[in-house]
Amino acid sequence: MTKNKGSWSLALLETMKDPLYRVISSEIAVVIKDKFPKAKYHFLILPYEDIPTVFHLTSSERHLKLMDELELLAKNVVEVTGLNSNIFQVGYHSSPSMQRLHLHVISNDYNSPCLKTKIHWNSFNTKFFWDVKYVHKEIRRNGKVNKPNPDISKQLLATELRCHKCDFRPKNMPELKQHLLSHITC
DNA sequence: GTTCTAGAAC
DNA sequence: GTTCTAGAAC
Repeated sequence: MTKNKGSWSLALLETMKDPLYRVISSEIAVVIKDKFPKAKYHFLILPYEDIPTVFHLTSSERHLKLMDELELLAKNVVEVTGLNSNIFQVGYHSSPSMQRLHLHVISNDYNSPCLKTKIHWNSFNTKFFWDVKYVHKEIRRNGKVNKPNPDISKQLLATELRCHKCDFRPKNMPELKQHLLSHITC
């Protein structure tokens, strides 16, 4: 039986070619705006090379160079915003839905109409989200990063909602979104 | 990944 | 009655 994740899982391959979403690029990777941003700033960094997921990265010379480049582009796009780098989270989803390796660069306001579900929240605010430094270090050390157990990923995405900046426990997403506004500084 | 929507939760 | 979540989508 062949896997069929559906054509939607290929959508990034089109978006990364669309000038409307492009922010900056280099010879080997491109930074785009996420089509459904989960915060005020939400970028994706994708290599042109057809690397489907983070689990396809190896400690080859080519991939080590690519990983450095992805981190450099993350730094560069943060500079483009003019904001302090410490408000950004940079990392990979441990169980990605979309094809083509993509590194998330997201601001920690999480103030966006596209942030709607518990899964959205937990995918950035639990161990489902893997910091780029951890992932690249693991690949350099181990030659690859291992896929997590699907049941554990599922549990992480079902984690009880909790504010990432204080110990507030919202009872639902609307309450969380309202609460997040209280952490925004102008 | 999103959209849609049934029915649970309130 | 309305809000909210969560599962199907061929």
